[in-house]
Amino acid sequence: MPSRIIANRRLFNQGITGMKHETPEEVVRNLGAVQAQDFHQAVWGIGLRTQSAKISDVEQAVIDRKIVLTWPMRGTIFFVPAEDAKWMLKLTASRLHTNDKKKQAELELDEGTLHQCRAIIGNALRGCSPVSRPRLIELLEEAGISTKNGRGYYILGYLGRTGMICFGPHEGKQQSFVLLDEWVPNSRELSLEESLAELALRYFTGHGPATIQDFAWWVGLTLTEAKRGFEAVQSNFRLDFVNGTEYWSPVTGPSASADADSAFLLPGFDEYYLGYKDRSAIMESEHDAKIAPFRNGVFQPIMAAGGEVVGIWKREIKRSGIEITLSPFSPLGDRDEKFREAAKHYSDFMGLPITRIES
DNA sequence: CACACAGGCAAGTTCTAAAG
DNA sequence: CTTTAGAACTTGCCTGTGTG
Repeated sequence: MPSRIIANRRLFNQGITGMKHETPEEVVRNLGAVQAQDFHQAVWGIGLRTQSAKISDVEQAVIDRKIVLTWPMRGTIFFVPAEDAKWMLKLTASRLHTNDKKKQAELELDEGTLHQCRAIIGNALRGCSPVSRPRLIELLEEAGISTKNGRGYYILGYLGRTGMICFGPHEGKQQSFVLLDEWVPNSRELSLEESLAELALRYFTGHGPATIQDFAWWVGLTLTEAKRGFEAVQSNFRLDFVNGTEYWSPVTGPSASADADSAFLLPGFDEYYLGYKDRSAIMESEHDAKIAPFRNGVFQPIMAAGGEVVGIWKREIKRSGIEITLSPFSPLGDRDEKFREAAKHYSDFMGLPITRIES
C-alpha cells in the first residue's frame, strides 16, 4: 500500500523536492549512481533534481569528466561520479562473473579472443581520443573478430564492466568510448569493506527510506554483503517501521510530510522508481503492468503526485517542439494544472517549446 | 532532398525452480 | 534462507530503402 510518509521523504532525499542541487555531479553523487539505460531519459532525471540545469549542462558534465556513463551495479548502465567509477565497477563486477562465463561460452569468445579485443580497443582509444561505437565494431571486424549476434555489443560491455573502457561524450547521435584510466586519472581506491560502506552510505542518503533488500537489489549484492556495508554506516540513519517493514532514512531530513500537492513528470527508469526492489510504497501494485508490461523490460516515464505514481507519460521530440501525452491511471481533476507546470519545467530543460500537450 | 516506414538490434527486468 | 540458472517479453533507437 502506498505510504505518504515514505513517498515524501524519498522525494526529499532523492533531491526532487526541497533544496535542489546546483550541478549534475552533485545530483549523481547524492544518489550514488543514476540508472541510465536510456540516455535521453536519464539526463532529465538529473536535470529535474537541479535548480536550473539545462540538458546542455548535463552533457557538459560528461564532457568535463565530472560524471561518466558505465556498467556498474547490476551490469546495467548508470551515471556515476567520475572518480567513483573504478571502485564501483570493482565491487560489482565479480558478481557478474558467472554470467560472463556463460555468455562467453555461448558467443564462443575465449580468453585469446578477448585478449585480442582488449589490444585492438586499447590501441584505438589510447591518447584520450573518444572513438564511436560503429568505428570500434569496424576495427574488430577488420581484425577478423565477428561482432554479429550481439558479440560486438557484449565485448564492449565486458570491457566496460571490467573497468577498461567507459562511455565518452556523444558524437552527434553516436555513443563513443574512452579508456577509463586515461579519462579519469584521479580514481579513488577503496578496499572491499570501504566500498560496501561507502555505497551503503550513498544509497540510503539518496534513497531513504529504503530497506536492506532494496539496497542489496540495487547494487546487485548478496544480502549478507549489503548488511555488512550498511552496519558500518548505520549510525547515520534512523529506523522506522511502516506496515511492519524496516525502513532506514538519513537522520537529517524531513520528519513531517511535505507538499502533498506536488506533481512531477519523471523519466522512464528514474531512480525514484527503479531505485528500489519493492515499489509498493509509492504505487498501487495493480498498476505495475502499466509502467512495464509483464512488469519487466522497458519502464515508462511516470507521473508522480504527492509522491505517488498516478500515471505514465510520453514525449515526442519534433523539430518544432515537444509533444507530450499524459496518461493518468484515473482522472487528474485539479492536478492537471500542476502537471502542465511540470511539463513546462521539462520543456525549459530541453530548451524546446511544448507544441502539444494532452491528457 | 526531405520524410515516412520497416526491419534489425539492443537493454533490462521479474519470475520460477532448483541447488547450496 | 540465500544464491544460481534459465526463460520470457517488450519499447525505442538506428539504419537503409523507397516515395513524392
